[in-house]
Amino acid sequence: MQFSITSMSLVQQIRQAGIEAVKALYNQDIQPDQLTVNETKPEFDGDYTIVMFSLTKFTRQKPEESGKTVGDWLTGHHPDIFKKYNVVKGFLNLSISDPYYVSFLQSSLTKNTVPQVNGKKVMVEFASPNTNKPLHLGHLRNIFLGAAISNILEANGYEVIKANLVNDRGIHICKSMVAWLHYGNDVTPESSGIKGDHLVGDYYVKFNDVYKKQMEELIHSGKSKEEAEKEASILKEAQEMLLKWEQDDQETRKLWAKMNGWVYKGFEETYRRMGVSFDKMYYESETYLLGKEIVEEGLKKDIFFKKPDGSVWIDLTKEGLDEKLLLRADGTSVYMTQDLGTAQLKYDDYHIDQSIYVIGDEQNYHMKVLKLILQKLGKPYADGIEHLSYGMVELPGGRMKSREGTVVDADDLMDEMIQTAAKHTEELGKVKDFSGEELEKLYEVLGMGATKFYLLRVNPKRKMVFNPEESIDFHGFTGPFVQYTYARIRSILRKEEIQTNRPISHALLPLEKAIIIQSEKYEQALSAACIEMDPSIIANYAFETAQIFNSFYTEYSVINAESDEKKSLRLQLCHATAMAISDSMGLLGITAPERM
RNA sequence: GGUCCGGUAGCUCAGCUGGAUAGAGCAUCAGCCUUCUAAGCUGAGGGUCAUGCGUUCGAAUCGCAUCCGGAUCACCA
Repeated sequence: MQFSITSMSLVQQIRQAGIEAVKALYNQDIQPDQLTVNETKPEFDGDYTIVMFSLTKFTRQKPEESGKTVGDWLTGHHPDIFKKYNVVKGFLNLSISDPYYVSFLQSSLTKNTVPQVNGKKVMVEFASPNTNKPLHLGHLRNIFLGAAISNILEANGYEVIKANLVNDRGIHICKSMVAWLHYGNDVTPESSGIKGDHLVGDYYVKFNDVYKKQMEELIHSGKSKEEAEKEASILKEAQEMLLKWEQDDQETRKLWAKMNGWVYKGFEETYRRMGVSFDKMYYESETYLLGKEIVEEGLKKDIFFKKPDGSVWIDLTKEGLDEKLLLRADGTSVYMTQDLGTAQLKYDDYHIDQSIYVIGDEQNYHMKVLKLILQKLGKPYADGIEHLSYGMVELPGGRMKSREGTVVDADDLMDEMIQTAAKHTEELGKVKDFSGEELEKLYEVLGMGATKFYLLRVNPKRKMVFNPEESIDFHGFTGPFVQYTYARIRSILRKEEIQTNRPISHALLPLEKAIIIQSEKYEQALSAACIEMDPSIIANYAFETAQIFNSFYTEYSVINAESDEKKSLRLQLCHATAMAISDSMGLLGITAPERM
């Protein structure tokens, strides 16, 4: 059987050949997952290793013997792929032929990189901010994750709809509104020069200050803490305002629309700087009443039940969960009611095959229940619901606490990272010929690259520590390191023309081979990142690619290579690496600069 | 208490569909810029993979138990 170079990864091809060998030699049919193929450890001779231990039941030979037998067969029947082999204990170490590597490299350079569409439509919901305060570090992780996974899905052939469900109503925004009415003196973003989301956030803080003071006074006058919490007049005002809002009081609605408008303008500016955009905005003020029909439906189907007080529940004790409230006794919605409705709305709007929610892991239980309920209702979209759950971002001192003022503001952080990028760039002085505009652009690319990489390099489900000192380090496992590698390559490629198909007959050096193997692993990383919903796989891949290239770069010269042939080969290696880096960084929403 | 997630080098993290002597980055120490960008490279030290038992030719990886940390189990969102 001839292998098509573009359709299978090297490992897959080796595995396939191994299966063939077992069939031919032992007349046994084995499945791909029964054959372990690893990269050979550097201390042994070879490139890839087939582990023979698990095959003893098929070969009825000692691993060492069957290793030899299979090794002979492979080198005999596929001399184009397998150059030689050796067997150590039960490990069959295979050396891949250099021409085979070179053909891999050259075909990858001319390959068309447009993803093959798979016809599936997926919605990714992320960001989902409240409108009472500006975005913070936690939102950054959420948004970068959402944007990255959207890119990854697209690169895997999905049609992606990026959605943002804005929590624009509720008691929290009323708090900002009340405080602004009392203490704002009609201040606006324009009159104060303060970004809209920050201005509204300031009044949310003001509300809490006043609330706290009023509570203290009440406690001082003899009330209990619980009483004080409920009776503080400013809280009552906020509650009244929420009520008025729900009764569609025009004045309240006007103020609400005005202040939310400020916030949206501020958010848009932040999104723009992050380089993210959304295809669809949902607003809770428009969706919070949805879901009641679904509750009716569930009652009719006897999947939900009504308690004597009129409240509606679902019993999930058989599934090992609890009873879950779906509608209050007074007929008003709870969070879950809305989410049921929104899930339906998303499906009605786009007929999506999958719906991914980028939400923190504190809502794991909620998301599990949401999916389960929709499954029980037999909704066609239920199985497609996926929770991309991520852990909290903590500071070295522990969790961010607004009361202690340790919340890291998104805008501030991005500013700092960009300033740091500027500082480093100036110190190094490599781009002194850049115009002011070009410099601004570069600082932004580097600062944002550092920030995104720092937040995306960790497996999402893990909670992570944001160390401010570490994050502004641009060395090592960082975005700028990878970006720098790209700039180095581009510097070479600007100087030399590249021929993509020049025949290469000389033996590959280990580092040359390593580059080909690494660039060949891109597809694997891309698909793993999609399946696992984990952009950190891509970040790690990009870093390893850069690492390998830098070792090669210091060891060998490209432009002054030993021969024209080597020069040609190395230019191709540069090109392949540049593509792997810019593609993988692109998936993370990071630009790789031409120079830095 | 139930459920879920995590515990790998001083710190931050990879590795987890079982494979050879467990890897990076930071930090520490020692080297490398008259040659393609030193935001780089090379090397050294640093580990009871939380603990115990089990499955296996083989366990950081799988199973059970225990300990530690976190989240969640609201007529909150």
